[in-house]
Amino acid sequence: MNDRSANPLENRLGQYLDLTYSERDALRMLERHERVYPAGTAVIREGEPTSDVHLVRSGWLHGSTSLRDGGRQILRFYFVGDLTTTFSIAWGMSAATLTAVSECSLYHFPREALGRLFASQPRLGALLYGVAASEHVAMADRLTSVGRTDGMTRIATLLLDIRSRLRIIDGVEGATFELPLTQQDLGDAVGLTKAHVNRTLKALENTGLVERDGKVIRITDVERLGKMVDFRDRHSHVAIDWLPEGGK
Amino acid sequence: MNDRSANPLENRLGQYLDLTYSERDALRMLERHERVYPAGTAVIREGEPTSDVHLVRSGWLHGSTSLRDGGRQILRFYFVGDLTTTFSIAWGMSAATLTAVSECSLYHFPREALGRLFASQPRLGALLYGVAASEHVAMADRLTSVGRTDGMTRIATLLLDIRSRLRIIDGVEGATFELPLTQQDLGDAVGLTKAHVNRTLKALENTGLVERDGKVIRITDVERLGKMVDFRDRHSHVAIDWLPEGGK
DNA sequence: CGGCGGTTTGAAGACTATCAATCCAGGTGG
DNA sequence: CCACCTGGATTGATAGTCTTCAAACCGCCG
Repeated sequence: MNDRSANPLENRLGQYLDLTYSERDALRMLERHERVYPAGTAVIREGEPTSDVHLVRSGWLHGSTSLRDGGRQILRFYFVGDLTTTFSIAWGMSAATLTAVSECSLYHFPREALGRLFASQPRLGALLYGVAASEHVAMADRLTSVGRTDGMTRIATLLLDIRSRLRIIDGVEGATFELPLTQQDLGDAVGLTKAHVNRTLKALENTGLVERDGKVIRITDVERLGKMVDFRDRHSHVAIDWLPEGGK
Repeated sequence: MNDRSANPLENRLGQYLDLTYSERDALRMLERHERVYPAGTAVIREGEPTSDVHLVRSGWLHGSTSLRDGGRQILRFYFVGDLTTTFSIAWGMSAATLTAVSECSLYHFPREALGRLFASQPRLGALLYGVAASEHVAMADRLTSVGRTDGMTRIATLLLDIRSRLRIIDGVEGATFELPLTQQDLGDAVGLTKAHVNRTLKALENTGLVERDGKVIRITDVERLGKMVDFRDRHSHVAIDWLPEGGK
């Protein structure tokens, strides 16, 4: 159990502050029941009853909703250390479909366990609240991107965002990463047709700022691309100065 | 202080569960410093340093970000009992501009006070987490609306959403309400031009499902309009079965 | 009675969607 | 080892929706 990857939440939260022993113990209570999902599998479907929360141990997923007309909107992506609380904690059912993008390993636990965490480790509860807020803002950014910018900006922003999260989590230092998404998926994430996603990717390549080789993406000049689309990284920092004291 | 409107957060959270005395006391600690903002005023601007959280006592506000090209995206609306934590708690500055739509009265308190609330009243911390999740899902709905539906659906969905929230908060039973937003504002909320918003509103009127008279909106047939645009109300319910016990 | 912010309306153009082929790479079965 | 299949990527032509730019219109206020 010293395997770093066995305690994704501990590792994640440990990036923000120094966890006490009892906090670490409490977090490990959530990391007991594991299950593996092959790439492409649906972990939960929209509307399905659940009282479980999932925690990503490894792999990539996305949450989506589908529309009556057959369309789909990908709402967000999940990476190592992410909790899927958002779409399941406030109702008796899931508000979104959770799909494994790559092969995933997930821990799952009943929401009551989260309630107990809030009670026994208030500082962690508050921290989770803060982390959720930063994710909320990240979604607000995407809303802005989809609502007020053109296709190229949307795609570029999405690529930068994904790269930024992978960098934090996998420690990918460069700007080359594998993108196991179809162009349809990309379109469903940023509100474009797969056909137009294709053209847009081409246009991006023509700027010289992005290169593609199959599923591998390379952002030639992250800074310049970031400036071009006014990208803001929301994941690198979470304020902790307001948290109460941690339990010993 | 028996004025119902003096304790908006207590009233809001009290809708979800029976608060204990100590919980009520704790919430009132947040409702001490009040300030009034005339309609149209900016409470905080994007990027401005803050360590304060605001709580709406009365009135309507919206949070927005502006783009380099002069555009603006309205991210969400705030009503009585709403906290503005999302855009300010995770950073030392505000991630959005907060603007009073109508005249507003806001309580404000340092985020540390929220930290203390998590510590002293874990059940409330957990509940706030749940409420934030429901708001997150509401934003996800808007993302879906903006990303995958046409103008008329977007506007109709926004009107239904606003009406639904006013109904819960002001107890507006009917489907007639005042909308103190310009068409530009509506457009900035759903990703359309003011010109197109105007045409879209006309089209909505032509369906007979919506009527307008100046700033007053009347949804003739809420159910039918809701079905037409596949609207889901996210605000009426929040699960509380997972919360820990409340402090006595 | 001008001034002003906001609403309406029109015409032209841009960006995207649609629809439909064609192309391609990886996986399958013979 | 190769023909065949299949999902995804590409590309082209055409149609829409929405934007842009402008001007006219309106209600309200000093």
